[in-house]
Amino acid sequence: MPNYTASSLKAELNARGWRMTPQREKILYLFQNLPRGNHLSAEELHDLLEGQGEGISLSTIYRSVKLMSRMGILRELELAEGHKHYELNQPYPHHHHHIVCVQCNKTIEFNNDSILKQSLKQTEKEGFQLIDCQLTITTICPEALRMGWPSALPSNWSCTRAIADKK
Amino acid sequence: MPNYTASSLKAELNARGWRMTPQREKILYLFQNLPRGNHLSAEELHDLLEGQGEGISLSTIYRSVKLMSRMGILRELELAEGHKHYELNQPYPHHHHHIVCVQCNKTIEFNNDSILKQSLKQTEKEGFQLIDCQLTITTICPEALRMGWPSALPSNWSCTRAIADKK
DNA sequence: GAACATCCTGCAATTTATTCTCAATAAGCT
DNA sequence: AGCTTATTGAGAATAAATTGCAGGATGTTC
Repeated sequence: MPNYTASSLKAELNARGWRMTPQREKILYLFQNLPRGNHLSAEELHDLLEGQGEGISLSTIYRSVKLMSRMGILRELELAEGHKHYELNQPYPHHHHHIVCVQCNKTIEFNNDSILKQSLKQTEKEGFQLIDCQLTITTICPEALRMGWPSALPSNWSCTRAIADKK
Repeated sequence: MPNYTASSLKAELNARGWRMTPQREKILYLFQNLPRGNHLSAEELHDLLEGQGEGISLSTIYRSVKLMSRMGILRELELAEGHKHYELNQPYPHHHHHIVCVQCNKTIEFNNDSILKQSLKQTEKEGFQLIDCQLTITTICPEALRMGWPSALPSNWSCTRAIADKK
C-alpha cells in the first residue's frame, strides 16, 4: 500500500496495459487532499469535482474508483449507508478500521496494527496476495444504549449525531 | 452471539415489542440447517424456501434478514458479488472471517479468535456494544497470480473456480 | 378466551446505485 | 506522425432493495 504520485500511478497503470488520463489523476489528487477520516461516495466525489470545475462523468467516476480499488490505491467501504464509500488505502501508520452503529450508522475509526499483520500472515499462508484488509465492527452506539436500546427505543428514533450527519 | 431456538427468538423479539411469525421461524430454521460455510442472498433464500413449499414474499425476506442482522442473529456479508449475503452469526468456535479475490470473487473462510477479542476490547473502550465483527481481506488469489496477474491477464479472464461457482 | 391495538405480510409500484452501450476521443507505442 | 486500442461521456438499462397499503396475524389485557 504505497503512497502514489501522478507519475507512479502512471507507471503502474502502464505496466498493466492501462492508461493514465486527466480524470484518473484528478481523482487521485482529490483523495490525497481530502481531510483525514473523510470518505466519499461516487456521487459525492462527482459533485465535489463538479464544484471545482473539473467535470467528470459519473460513469467514469464509477469506473475509476473500481479500478483504483482493485489496484489497492483506494479502499471500498461498505458502512451500511446503502452505497459504497471510498478513501485512500493508506499504509502504516494511517491504516485503520471502523466501528459502525446499526441504529444510526455513526462510524468511528480506530487503529490496530496487529490486524494488518495477522491478515498478511493469513493470506501468505493461503497463497493469496494482500491488497487491503478491513475489520468492520457492527455495534450499538453509546447514545442508543443510553436511550434504553432496544426496548425503550421508538422505531423511528435516531441518534442526534446521525441526524446532524445528514448535512 | 448466542445460538437461537425458536422460543429464544420469540422471547427476544417480544422483549423488543416485536412479534414471532412463522416466516421468521422458517428463516431461522433454514439458516440453522444450512451446511457450514454457506451464505445466501435474499433472492437465494427466497428461492430455497419456495422450493420447500414455504412461500415467503421477497419483501418479507428482505425485512427479516435486515431485522435479524440488527439483532445479531445473522451477519450481513458484502463480499464483492454485487449483493449482500447472509449467514448465521455464530459464536466461538465457529466465528470466522473472509478472504476475497478481487479478480474472481473467490471467497475462503478462516478462523481467528483474537480478532473477536480485540474487537470486544476496542468497542468496550469506546462505549459501544458489539453485535458482530468481520475482517474482510481483499486479495489476488493464487490462480490469478500464477496466470501472471496483472499484466499477462486478459481483462475478461476469470479463475476457473469462479466460473464453476456460477452453478 | 374474547376484544383490541398494532405489528407483520404480500403484492405491486418505486427508488436508486451501478453497469452497460456505443460513438467519439485520446493515450501510448513504433 | 500514424496506428491501435483503452477510455470517456451521455443516456438507457439493470437489478437490488425499499415502500405504501389493505388484509391478516400476533401478543396483551381484562
